[in-house]
Amino acid sequence: MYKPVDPKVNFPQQEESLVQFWEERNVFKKSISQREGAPEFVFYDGPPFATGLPHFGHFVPGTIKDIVPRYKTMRGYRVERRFGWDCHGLPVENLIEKELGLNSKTDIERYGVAEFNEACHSSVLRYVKEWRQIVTRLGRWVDFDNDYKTMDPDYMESIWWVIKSLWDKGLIYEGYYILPYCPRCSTVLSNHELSLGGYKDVHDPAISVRFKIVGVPASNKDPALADLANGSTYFVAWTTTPWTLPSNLALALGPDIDYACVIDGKERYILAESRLSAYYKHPESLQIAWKKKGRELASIQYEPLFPYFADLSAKGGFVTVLGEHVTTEDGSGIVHTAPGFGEDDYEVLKGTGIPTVCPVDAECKFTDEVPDYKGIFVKDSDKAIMERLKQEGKLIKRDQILHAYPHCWRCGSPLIYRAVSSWFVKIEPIKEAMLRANKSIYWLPAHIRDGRFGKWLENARDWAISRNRYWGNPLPIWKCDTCGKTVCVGSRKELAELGGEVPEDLHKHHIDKVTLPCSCGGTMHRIPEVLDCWFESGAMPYAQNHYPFENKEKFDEHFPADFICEGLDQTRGWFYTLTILAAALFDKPAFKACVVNGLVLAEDGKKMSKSMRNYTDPSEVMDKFGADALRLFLMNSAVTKAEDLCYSDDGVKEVLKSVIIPLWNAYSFFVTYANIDGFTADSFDCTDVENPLDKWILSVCEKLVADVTAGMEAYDMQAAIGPMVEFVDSLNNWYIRRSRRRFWKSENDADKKSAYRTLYRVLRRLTLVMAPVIPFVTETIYQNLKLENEPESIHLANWPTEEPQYRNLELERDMRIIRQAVSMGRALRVSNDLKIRQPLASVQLITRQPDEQEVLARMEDILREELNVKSVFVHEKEEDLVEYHAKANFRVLGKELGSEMKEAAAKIAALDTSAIKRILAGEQVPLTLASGRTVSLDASKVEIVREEKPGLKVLNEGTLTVALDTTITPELLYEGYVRDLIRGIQNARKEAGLEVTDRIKLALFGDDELHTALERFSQLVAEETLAVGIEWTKPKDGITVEAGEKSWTVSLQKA
RNA sequence: GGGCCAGUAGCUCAGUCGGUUAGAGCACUUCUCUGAUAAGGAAGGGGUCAAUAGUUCAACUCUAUUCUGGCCCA
Repeated sequence: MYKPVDPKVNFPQQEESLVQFWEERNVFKKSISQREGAPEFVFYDGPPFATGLPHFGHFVPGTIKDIVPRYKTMRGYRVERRFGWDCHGLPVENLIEKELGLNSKTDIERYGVAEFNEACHSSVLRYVKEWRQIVTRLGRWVDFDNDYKTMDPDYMESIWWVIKSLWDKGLIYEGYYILPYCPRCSTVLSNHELSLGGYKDVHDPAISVRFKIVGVPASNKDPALADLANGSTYFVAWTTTPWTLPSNLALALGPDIDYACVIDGKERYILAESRLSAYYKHPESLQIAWKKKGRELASIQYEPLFPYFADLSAKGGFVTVLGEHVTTEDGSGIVHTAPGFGEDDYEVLKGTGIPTVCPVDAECKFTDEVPDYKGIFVKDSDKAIMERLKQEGKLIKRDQILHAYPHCWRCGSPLIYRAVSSWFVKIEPIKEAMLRANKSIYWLPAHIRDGRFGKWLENARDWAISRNRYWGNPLPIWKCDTCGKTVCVGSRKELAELGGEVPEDLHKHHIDKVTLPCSCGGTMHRIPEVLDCWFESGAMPYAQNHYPFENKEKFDEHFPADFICEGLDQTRGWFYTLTILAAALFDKPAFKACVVNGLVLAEDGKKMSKSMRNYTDPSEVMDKFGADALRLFLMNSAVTKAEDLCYSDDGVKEVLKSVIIPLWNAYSFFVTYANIDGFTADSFDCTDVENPLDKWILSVCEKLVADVTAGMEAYDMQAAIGPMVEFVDSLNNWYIRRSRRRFWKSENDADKKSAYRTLYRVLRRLTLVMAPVIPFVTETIYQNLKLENEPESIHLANWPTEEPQYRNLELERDMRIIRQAVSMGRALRVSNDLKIRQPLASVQLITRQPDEQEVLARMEDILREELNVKSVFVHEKEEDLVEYHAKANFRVLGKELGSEMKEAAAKIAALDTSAIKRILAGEQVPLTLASGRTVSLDASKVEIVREEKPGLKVLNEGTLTVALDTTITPELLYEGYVRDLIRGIQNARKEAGLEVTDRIKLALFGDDELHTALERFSQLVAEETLAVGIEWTKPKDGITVEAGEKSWTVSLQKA
């Protein structure tokens, strides 16, 4: 006896109690411990911030990260799943700043770094409880107890090891980053902050300055350039920031830009040919000494404008360089280059040996390096500098420009782009390893590999890993105040060995107190920067296990990951940082397979936004429809393959209605009738069943198992779920509907038992393959249906493998034919206005295909019942019923005929019936084209299309034609009346709330014809309605049942 | 500004190697069926396949350009 099933189940409630059930029985832990010693399936979880609540964006990867490990567990792997928390970084700092009312780095320092960091520390895990609750409610099994946190000292120490390893490989260097900087707030602004403040149109000076040429490289043998250093030849360069001119170290030319040397009185000026008109009124009448491409003018030395850095010419400064960023839209086509104040400037000089100078202080006032302007705010020095250049005869043009310039979002000051000291990881030496690693990764969708991710890798630039912030893992690099020597520390032990006292907490406010003695006798202080938090998540494979200080073997077994899954936004985030570090440290990928999911948008196609309230809170969705429904909805969409998904409640309702409820109904049907009949399953074996319907669903069920397995193996949720949806439909709307009578009133006990055993097996296998996707409802079903010796949870069970002995491909195809014939028969009935309840004498099924004929004949009883006809005739005489038309098979003939295709198609369409019949009979029919070419047509080159002859009550589709005998004899008419009556009685039974097994007594009345009908078919009425007595009297309180034009009066009572 | 993805019915999406009436589900209309079902069945309406140009005998499909949306980067 199975536990009775409530067909009106409350799924969300049921799910809540299952969460508890799993908790109480430790099922999750058992699912791992029972695989002790089994092969590992390695999964890495990308750490989120716990500073906000989980939202739909977390649900999609979260669900995939649950499904795949559940599946792999069922397949026999041991799958550890540790949750991780991202604890450091700007998101946290920003939040705390807001809460403490701090507005800038100056504010934080005034408030106290120690206090600030402690505030971050205490609130970074604020929503951990809520996360755990919501993730668990979603049905995701993940270990929150044994989680990792990027701020744990052990985690932080592993990061030190990673940095030290990169350091030892020579991959870490100190350089500069040119960043927008607010002189008033004395702070760097992030990209995000840049967009907050917005650009304002402002007027700035735009000046052109001449630079005297003093030398041509010896390697340049161009005779035209021989006299360039004659003291009267100049480059003309352009800038909108005169204050950067004292820091000028180079001039950039575009390699493919044409430059002209203009003879202007005693002097000669070099500038872009296309810019001449900006400098001369009549460029056409100019005297041009020569024209050269930029690339021919590289490495030419010029005289520094100012004396401040003149000695840097020894280091290669004050020369022309080539840069792709140079354009001829503005200015002279030659760009003044000050690497300390422009990103392009910096990039173009990188690696040339020319140093970066940035002679300004925290408030962007000139330092003593520029004594003439010392203490003056850079922008305020523009006028004085221009005046001086003018007096020295170096300023040749002075304009104003109106352009969009960024401003600080806090104070509105115009921002200064300036060099900020920064630490980098070199990418070039490891790029090959990264590309190689990427090639071996299985991406879903596949285009990510060579598309978004691959392209990003190819164009990767050095990774800036330091941040001038506070709440992060401090870079373990110490620098000597005296000699400038640096040392990178790879562990706590190493720090102690170097003479430092190791604090318990490794955060900035503690570790910065640690100083080390330098070999020069000086003192080493830690550099002030903390790490980019992306570095920490990218180092998670090592740091989560405190590698290499502990768990060495464990790490070897758990690297790289077999599988990870995150959103599309992580291509430049986690996927990237994982890949860099794994390639640099081990020359391996960090993960073998990566499922990339898309973004969940609101129903209106916009971003989900709390302030706009354009979406339903996920917890509410689970309370209303259940986690299974939400999971299935999300997983059965392309959001699992990096495409966007518009979330809608209706979509969730839809999967509930089309999949979960039908599944539940199939289960409830089984339990209801099994209990009535006292059936209890004791095995899954159905090899001996004979009923074709049973054999069919058993076969389709194995196909389901095979298809879902293939989908799961490819990590393709949609591919795995599609077959489930289809199977649930076939099970309900064909197998169970067709078998209903076998369950509830079969005289043949063996057949009935076969139906029960079949349905049992199929339900069990279906729920097994659905268990990873919808873990709740499948568990409920399992709990009721499981055999005695089976595990206590479906999630501890093994994954089914396809059992080929049940597959029967012919039968699967046959059933398709039958279903098509039924569908056509029903359409015919409707078009002839013959209700399905009216029995008809016969249906004719006409096809020339021998296999179709055989199938239709063999399954004739299905057709008889479905179409409510007395007999079924199958034959092949279709000429009387259909007309033949011929259509060219374009795919086949097109390849053969090419441009003659059109003509052939027309001629084929015009073929007469006799020719078509010859093709049907298997003959070759020649067709001659205008070119004289002849093709011989056969069934492969021509498609024969059948069409019903007009006026006949037949229907054709493909090779099958169906005709109904529409004559209704009195006998059939009577039976029709009775069928109407039976339906009326059944409805009445239902309305009276009778159990399906209750017996009834009937009182019936109607006209004489109905009386006759009843007399003929009273047996049928009694059987169908479980009536133990039928009386022909006019009942007092009877209901009326329509039967065509007539009506029955019916009254029933429980016997 | 650059890279990637997407644009097909009112909505959500399929559409194979380019091959001739462009499909499914939901929704809608009409009819029907029903003692497991919140269902099932039949018919119907609904399309400039984002746009333009090109390649081809043939383009939703391939190429180029443009437009729109999204993500990331600058």
